[in-house]
Amino acid sequence: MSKNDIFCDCDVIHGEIVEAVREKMPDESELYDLADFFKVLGDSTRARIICALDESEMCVCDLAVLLNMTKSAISHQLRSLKQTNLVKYRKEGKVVYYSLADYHVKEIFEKGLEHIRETIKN
Amino acid sequence: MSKNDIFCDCDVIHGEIVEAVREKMPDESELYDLADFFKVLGDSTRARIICALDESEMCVCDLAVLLNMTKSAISHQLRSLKQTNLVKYRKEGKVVYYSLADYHVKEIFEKGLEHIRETIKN
DNA sequence: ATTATAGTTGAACAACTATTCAATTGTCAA
DNA sequence: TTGACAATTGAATAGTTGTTCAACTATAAT
Repeated sequence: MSKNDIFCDCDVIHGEIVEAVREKMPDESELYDLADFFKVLGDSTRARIICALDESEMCVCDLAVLLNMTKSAISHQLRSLKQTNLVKYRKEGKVVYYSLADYHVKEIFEKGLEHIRETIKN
Repeated sequence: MSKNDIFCDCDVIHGEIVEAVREKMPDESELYDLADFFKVLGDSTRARIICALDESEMCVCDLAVLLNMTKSAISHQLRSLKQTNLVKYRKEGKVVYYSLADYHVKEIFEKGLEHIRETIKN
């Protein structure tokens, strides 16, 4: 076990706590994926898209009108949401309909809103 | 009601759906705060800090050693976490102990992990 | 008082990212 | 086949952000 490695510029103060916590930390890669997941929700445009799709399946044009943005901008963000498995889509002629991919997203979204509303109270 | 406003470069396809969704959307400011909240979780360093503090109260040095980073880098990130009410702190002499501020954070974090683990399966 | 250590802070730099713009694909209708 | 429209894409730009570095504050010990 190393105590004062490459980058850290200080000594351990509570060595036992550090080691105990270290053992309980999830895999590095899992935490990285988790951060990436939250990063996707952490943009107001994407958050609004998710919020809209939580109400109803919608096509790119509808989302563009609703959020008052260009189709291109919406499409770029939908790409991120697709790649991270937050939305799914179905094609019908020229029109592509998007909807939420996962019920977790809805739960996490609602918990987030709760948190916001409660912390603003104080 | 306006149908083809300033920025949008297309026509509405499903006008009724758009209006129905528009009425159910939360306030713009609330969605903005929500996105900011998720943005804070959407960085792997901050995610690791949250994860560590979920196990135990820790000081800056301990976190720096655990995550193998400088005190300064950790302190900067703790500042974000403080400002968004994700962590609280107490001072004891020279040492500042940080801990999670809100039980929501833990729930959201765990739901996020669930989501990650389930979507990776497929 | 002086020294050492925990922590914070501001400026600067590099890396990343959201939107725009222009061009392109794919589908439908005339 | 031609024109119109939904949607996607790549390059470019402007804005944002994480870490580093150096300087600083505050507390404790000698």
